[in-house]
Amino acid sequence: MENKGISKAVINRLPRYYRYLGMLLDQGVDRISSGELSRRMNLTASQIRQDLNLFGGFGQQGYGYNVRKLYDEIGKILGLDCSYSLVVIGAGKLAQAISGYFGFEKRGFKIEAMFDRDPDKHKNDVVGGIPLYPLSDLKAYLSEHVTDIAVITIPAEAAREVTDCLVEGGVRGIWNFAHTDLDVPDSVTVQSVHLSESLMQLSYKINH
Amino acid sequence: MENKGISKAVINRLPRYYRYLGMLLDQGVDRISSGELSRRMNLTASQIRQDLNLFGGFGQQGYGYNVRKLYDEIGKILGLDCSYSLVVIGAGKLAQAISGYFGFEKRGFKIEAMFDRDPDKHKNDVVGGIPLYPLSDLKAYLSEHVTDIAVITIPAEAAREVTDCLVEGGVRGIWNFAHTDLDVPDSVTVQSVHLSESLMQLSYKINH
DNA sequence: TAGATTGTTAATCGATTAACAATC
DNA sequence: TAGATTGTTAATCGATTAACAATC
Repeated sequence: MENKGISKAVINRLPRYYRYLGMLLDQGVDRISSGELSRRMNLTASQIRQDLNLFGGFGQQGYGYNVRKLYDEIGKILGLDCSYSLVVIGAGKLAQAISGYFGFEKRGFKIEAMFDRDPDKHKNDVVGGIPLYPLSDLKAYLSEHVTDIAVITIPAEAAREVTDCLVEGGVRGIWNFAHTDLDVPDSVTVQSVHLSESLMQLSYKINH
Repeated sequence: MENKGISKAVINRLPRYYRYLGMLLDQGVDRISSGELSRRMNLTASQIRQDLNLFGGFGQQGYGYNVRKLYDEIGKILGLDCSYSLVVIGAGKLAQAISGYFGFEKRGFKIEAMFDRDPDKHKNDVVGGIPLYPLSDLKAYLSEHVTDIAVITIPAEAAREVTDCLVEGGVRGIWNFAHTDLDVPDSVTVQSVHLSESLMQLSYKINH
């Protein structure tokens, strides 16, 4: 849980380091230098050394970094050594895509329940055996089940409405796919995935 | 198509400006000052003025900015005054979520076709009347239909394999949801949405 | 040891914020 | 005109890159 003033820019790169180190492990590579990693990841070696050093000396002069050690350590920093209980708000295709993706559960993100305004409509679509409840039961559910993360996949206005209930219910983080910003106290973290903004950025880049 | 050295940081903020200005329009607000906008968006007024000035003087001293004018102009800068033809690679839940979302079509992003390795398996799932073809037909399809953007929703390895075909087929941009980076020439833009990295960032922030 | 490569400081680059004259 | 607010320059802050001594 130590947070030695790690900058936002570094945090954003950590999952990518984690992915590349995982690939190296799969390939049976057990050590790597900042130079070699920089070539693979399209970063400067300098930046990699600067980044990795924030967490203490994982490297060894003249040798490089031990892939396994670094992978495990970054996993710990990212909190992947814990497990998390999740609820998904909404039961549409996006909600199903997320809850049906096995990779999250593998990393400790366990989806325990889905909530939808009109659960009957979707009953037969729900995949993976996750129970689907009416949204009106959310408050009661959260009071009985400690929940770390809520995934919001419903439209903007409904998302803003459900946020207070989630905050009061004690969730620590909200993974927000709605096209809106959410107002939460400092104790709750919002991580937004704004798909339409991403697509607009692509369209900008295509044209310039 | 002018690109007056607008920084990456500004481009990333543009869609958010666009969203807020759209909301203001809906609320019937026809002018706004950088100060008022900064309060709503949680930015500094200084940054807003700096950003908006890159595109020429939309503001007026003592008055502020005309919401409609600014909205339209940012839309143009983002390329939302054009329309784009898209194909979606993959036909799983994520592909269906994207192709079923009407907001993209409204902004000029028209999904023309979906491709999947085994289209029979999904035939009944496909929503919105978008034709689904076998992936083996992709090359032929692209040679007959000018396609601006490909959306990749298949696993990492398959994504890397299909990329060359997309590049040769002349797509200008790839919206990539696979958990991998993609190798493309400079003429093609890749915009990645790495969902698992986003979730890891959330888990980091929850713990620190 | 000699070669390789890190850890770390200093230099550069870029982005944000502050300040205020220009002007509507 | 007086008040408000931009446009724009200068100051600050933060992030990246370069350089090299330390050391395995």
